[in-house]
Amino acid sequence: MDLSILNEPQREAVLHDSGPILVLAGAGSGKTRVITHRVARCLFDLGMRPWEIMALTFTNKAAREMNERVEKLINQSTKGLWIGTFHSICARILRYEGVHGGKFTIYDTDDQQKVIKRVLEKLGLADSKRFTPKDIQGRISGLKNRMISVTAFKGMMNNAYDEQFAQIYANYEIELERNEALDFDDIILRTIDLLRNNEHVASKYQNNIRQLLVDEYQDTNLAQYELIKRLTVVHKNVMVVGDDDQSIYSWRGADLRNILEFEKSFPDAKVVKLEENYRSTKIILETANTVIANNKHRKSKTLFTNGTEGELIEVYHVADEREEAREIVRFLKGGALRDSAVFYRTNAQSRAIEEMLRNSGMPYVIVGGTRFYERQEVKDVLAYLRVFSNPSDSISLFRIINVPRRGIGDKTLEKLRDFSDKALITTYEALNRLGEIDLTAREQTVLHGFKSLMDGLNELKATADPVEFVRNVIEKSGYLAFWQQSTEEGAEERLANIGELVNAVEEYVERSETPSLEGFLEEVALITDLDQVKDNSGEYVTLMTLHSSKGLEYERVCLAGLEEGLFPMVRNTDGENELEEERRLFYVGITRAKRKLAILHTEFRRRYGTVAPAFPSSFLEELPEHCVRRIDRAASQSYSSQSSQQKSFIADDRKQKLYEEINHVLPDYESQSQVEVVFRKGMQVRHPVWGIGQVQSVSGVSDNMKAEVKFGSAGVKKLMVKYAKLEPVQ
DNA sequence: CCCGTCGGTTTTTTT
DNA sequence: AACCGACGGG
Repeated sequence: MDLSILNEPQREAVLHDSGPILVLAGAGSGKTRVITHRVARCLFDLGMRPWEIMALTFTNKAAREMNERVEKLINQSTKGLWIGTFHSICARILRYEGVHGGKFTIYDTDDQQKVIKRVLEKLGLADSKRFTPKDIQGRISGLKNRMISVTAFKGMMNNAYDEQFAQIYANYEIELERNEALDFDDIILRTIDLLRNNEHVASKYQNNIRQLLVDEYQDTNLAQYELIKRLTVVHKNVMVVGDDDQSIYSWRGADLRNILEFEKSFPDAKVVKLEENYRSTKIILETANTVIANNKHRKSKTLFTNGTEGELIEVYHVADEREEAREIVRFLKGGALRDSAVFYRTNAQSRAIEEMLRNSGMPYVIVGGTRFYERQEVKDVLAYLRVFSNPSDSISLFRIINVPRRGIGDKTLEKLRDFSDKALITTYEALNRLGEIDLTAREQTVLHGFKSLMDGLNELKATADPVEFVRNVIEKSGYLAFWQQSTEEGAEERLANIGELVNAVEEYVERSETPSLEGFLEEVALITDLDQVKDNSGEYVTLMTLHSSKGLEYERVCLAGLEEGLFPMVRNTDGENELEEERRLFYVGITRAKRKLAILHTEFRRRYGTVAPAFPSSFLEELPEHCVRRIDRAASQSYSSQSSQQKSFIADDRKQKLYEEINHVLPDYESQSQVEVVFRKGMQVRHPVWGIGQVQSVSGVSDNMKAEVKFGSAGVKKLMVKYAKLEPVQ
């Protein structure tokens, strides 16, 4: 094998033939190259068979890319290699090993929340403000990430709230089981269970896998770590590749300790650092290094490049998001659109930029946002299909039982639900026993009508191919007609999306060797984006969130909205870890740029429907001054281009006036006295109880604004500005 | 049961 | 600003 294109550490990693290895791969240091060469080495030099090699990624895009690059390198088909996301590989194993008869449905967060809502209703907690489906879902997922089962959780409860939560958690699990559904976390957990409890199955996989490769190891959670550990107990050949500085998914359970403590958990592990960057200019790299050096929790690592010095980073200060967009357009005109990208912290920010791009006739694509498979009409059709694939899936059944309207109302559904709960049967089974339910004649008729519809289609499912079947479902159910007749705004787009879904089925059937409805549904459940297949070939600029930018690179990059409260966005009070994660996100953004980087921040930003004053991100102070050119295009004088700490209060005061003018409202007494006063770092304030203190930091906006104040008497306190009666001193 | 209206709430990131 | 759920009239 030819390893001459590799640098020394890369080669060292590729040639590490036995035992665990951690490859700490800085941004742009060629980690994919290492993975693909490792695969090639296993195949060609070590005589492994394709199915003895497994490569796990997080996103479908990464899996696809790895597939392509391996294919290119080994110059033969990747068939037989296990390359895929954690979730897709695990789902494949679970189906193959017959979990739920191989016919389980995968619930996304939306489905999960619906289950939780039902559970809350059942437990009479639906109105409790303390339990929102969203929070519960997040908490359950957090526990599952850490492999804490209901039983385990019960052992660590310490208050009444936890006890109620445990109830909800327990019922949630029961409900999923009843529906023969697995949530995302279950897919990993159940695979671990299989490896733990089924010796036969376990040894099959454990003996088979002679090389496991894990991409983006810094994003793994405890469950995924456990999975990796169990898959490799026999051969112990595991190569994990990652960059602790690019860990940006801790909110989803990613545990940095996995990478920081790799050597501890995998004894005799080798560690290789890839520190030569082949992507960016010296200036961009120095900036990135300087910024990330502010993080305490990291394995130290310094990127270097033999590339050119490059141009200074431009930091634009502009009036508002319209001006920001205008500036972005101007910047984009300086190069090829296909080589350019705009990143932002939140999807909502894309709107203003899109608008300006459209006005300027600049073609663009947006990655992410409301995903295709999460659209209402698409989910509706999928719900139909899911019921045919898994009749136990009552969440899907309830979704479509009265869509389009069939005269089946809430009352009727409640009776149906009660009956199935009492009889311990699925809702679908209950439809077969309508006679036993106390229903009015009308209710009988409509439910029976629905059942006949489903029965008829079910027969068709056995004979028709998936495409034919889907066409029939949307027609016979009346769903298509419903949107065709709809006068609702956006109906056309919905119809187009439904058509697009049929296309997707068609495409799937063509591509798949053994097409089935189930296969399609699984693919859809684990897919993130339909569109990311698009390459850099078209002449358009790409817009996306910083999170989705990880792993990509562009000649020219814009980072928009570098403002306190937006980026970094820190919501909890245990701010430090969160701030470090935001900084890593900033680091990811910076290191996407190959040649030119522009960073923007505004003076005012429209958020939550109103214009609010914005303040420069603390990250801007971390940029090395000699790498930066600051350009001030904001009219207001409240921001001198020096450090934000030196801003005068008077200026903020003027800014406040301007803000009020823009919003055309006079602040009422309360807001003037409490909320609207702008507190800044370093400011002296008076608190009615604790007296005089100094503001240490400020986070959040308007009603959510929090200040950390150091009082001589009481120490440091975190205060909600809205409630704490803070007054500026002098 | 259906539909429109009103009011309240939300906005981070994703497999 | 946009979306959702609760509520009440038809």
